Amino acid sequence: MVTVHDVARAAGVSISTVSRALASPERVAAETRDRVTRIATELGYRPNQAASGLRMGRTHAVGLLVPDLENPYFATVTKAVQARARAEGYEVFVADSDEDPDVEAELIGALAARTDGLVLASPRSGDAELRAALVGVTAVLASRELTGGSDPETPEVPCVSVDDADGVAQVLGHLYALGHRKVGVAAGPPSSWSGSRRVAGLKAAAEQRDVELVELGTFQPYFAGGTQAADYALASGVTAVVAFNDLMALGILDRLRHRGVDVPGEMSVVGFDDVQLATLVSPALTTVHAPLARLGRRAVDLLLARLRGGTSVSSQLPVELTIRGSTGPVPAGPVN
Amino acid sequence: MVTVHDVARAAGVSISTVSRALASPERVAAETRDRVTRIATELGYRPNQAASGLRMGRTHAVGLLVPDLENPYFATVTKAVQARARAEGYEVFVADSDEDPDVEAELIGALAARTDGLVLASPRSGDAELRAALVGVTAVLASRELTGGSDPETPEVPCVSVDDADGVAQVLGHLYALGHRKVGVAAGPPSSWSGSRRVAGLKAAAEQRDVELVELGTFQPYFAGGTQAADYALASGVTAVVAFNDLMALGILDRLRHRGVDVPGEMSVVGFDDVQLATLVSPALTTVHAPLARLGRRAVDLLLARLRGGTSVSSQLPVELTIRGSTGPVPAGPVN
DNA sequence: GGGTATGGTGCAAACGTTTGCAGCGTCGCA
DNA sequence: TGCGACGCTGCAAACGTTTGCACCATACCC
Repeated sequence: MVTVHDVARAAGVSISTVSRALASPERVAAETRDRVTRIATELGYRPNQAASGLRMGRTHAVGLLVPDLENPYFATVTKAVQARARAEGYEVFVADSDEDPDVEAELIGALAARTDGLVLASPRSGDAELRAALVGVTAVLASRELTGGSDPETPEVPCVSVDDADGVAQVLGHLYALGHRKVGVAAGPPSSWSGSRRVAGLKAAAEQRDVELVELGTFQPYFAGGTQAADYALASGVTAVVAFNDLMALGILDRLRHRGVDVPGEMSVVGFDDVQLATLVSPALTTVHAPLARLGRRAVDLLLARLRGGTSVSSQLPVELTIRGSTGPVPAGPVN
Repeated sequence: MVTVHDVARAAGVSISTVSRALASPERVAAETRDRVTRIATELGYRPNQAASGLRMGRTHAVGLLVPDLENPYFATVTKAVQARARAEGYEVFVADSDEDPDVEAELIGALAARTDGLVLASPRSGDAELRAALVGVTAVLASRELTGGSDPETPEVPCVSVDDADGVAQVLGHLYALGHRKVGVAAGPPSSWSGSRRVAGLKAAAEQRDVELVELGTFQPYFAGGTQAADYALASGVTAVVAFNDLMALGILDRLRHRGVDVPGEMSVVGFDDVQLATLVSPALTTVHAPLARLGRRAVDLLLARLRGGTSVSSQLPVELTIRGSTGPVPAGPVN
């Protein structure tokens, strides 16, 4: 462990000079500064930041918590968060909760101790647990809302999300226009806030259009979850299936192909998010395009505004249905 | 900023008791401990760890540095690293360098200050820069070697990699058996250590088999890089092309499809890594299966062994060519 | 040459935390 | 009832770092 004392001794100056040479270089003579910084790097000195009691917004790092880094949705959001944060002079440290609420709470604490603020992408914890974990933490939420609790000390947490209700309404309208009257929905984990929103939005839209909505069940938000959901869809007699996200939709497509079901001839499939992968499979996936990069950037902007003492207001981003090859007219024959 | 003093005051005990109640619970009375921990969580207290000078291996966190989180290769490695580390009681914090050596050096410093040790996956920095950035840092390398520098104080960095040479040798043997005699190679970024190894291995294998190897150039290790490489491959008159990694190979496949080139009828394509995505496209990608999960686990094991004061030896993992639909016999007609 | 401003540096206090040491009270045993 | 042991707690020192304050030397102005 190399300390300021070691560097000071090697450079022949006091520890104050070392500290200043590294923290506020303009307050120290150029020659001294160069010598100190050179020796510091040679010795591999790393300031033990947080050692001082102040530590106010000076780590210049933010944390990002996601449920699953292997999901391209979060990978894209991560990239956007990082790009924006980096441009503003902040490093980003990412933690992956493996979709586990308990791990999530732990990671919030561990990240908060090492950074100035947190972006929580689609946290899976319940409202109460999340509120408890966020006491004393500067954070913003992405794809999740958290209304202020009863405790007046609990801070309101700003959030940025996409317009899930509008997205699924567009999906249902599209399917209706194609003639589909019996539509399946493969829901994601019950802990997903946007998942619940999407199912609720679908129900409302289906009722309005007089479309029968079949809830196929809740599945893991992965490719494998879609594989599982596909068989439920076939058994239920629906002519179209809406998946919680693109990954599940791709799993459904894959399973249908293996079972010899033509898409979109016999079954239409719709996803949500529009990850890049959705364009690479064939048929390409019809899906709701969510502006993931904007989402990540906006989350960072909200967080930095809070860190700088400003106020930040929650916002909701618009989405747009992107029609590709996986949806088509309802099969001509009688619905089996 | 809630401190031990606040908690102590609220709990009616001394700061020592608070510290002990949280750090070594067995040394404090059960009733006191419960009261302290309850008040601490209520107040949202986070220990300012690193404030004490000791800080020896007690953060129980490791850092993981990757060039690109959006690359499924690194996503998979990340998951494996995390699973193993979590099982051993360590949290993992991930940083993404965006393939930029300068950012890499910065992140190494920032991560090292917050964790007990680092796993560096495929670092892009040059040997000298990497060595400089690692002074005083406990780290292990994945898919990269770094031999001890001249400076005796510089630590040897243990590393775990896959057998690139054997992998590409298997690839070339496979293509040779299919009749290919003019094979293109789409190399990755020059800064990639394993990339250089793979190209070198291909050259050696091609020379041995009397196969003409055409270097198409170096490309970004992304999907887009492959898109670009595909046109070079078509222009060069090769009958098969070996990509630096699966992502590039998928880009090649996509571009060839758009240009109406049949795979594998007119052109064979081979990748490297065997990411999950390789099985989802059609034709499915022939690729070298690298044991990514083992790689991640092994890296963590090496790191933890070092952290616990043991010694750890570098190792190399075996690979296996996985033949799928993207390779086939050389076209019957004369090579154009 | 005297006086003053200025810029560079060191001293020492303070931060939040951990930990060795000692004091205190209680309990068990004879 | 007396004595020893032990569990629990507080005091205070120490960690590495930052920062207010003061000192000193040099440069500049008249």
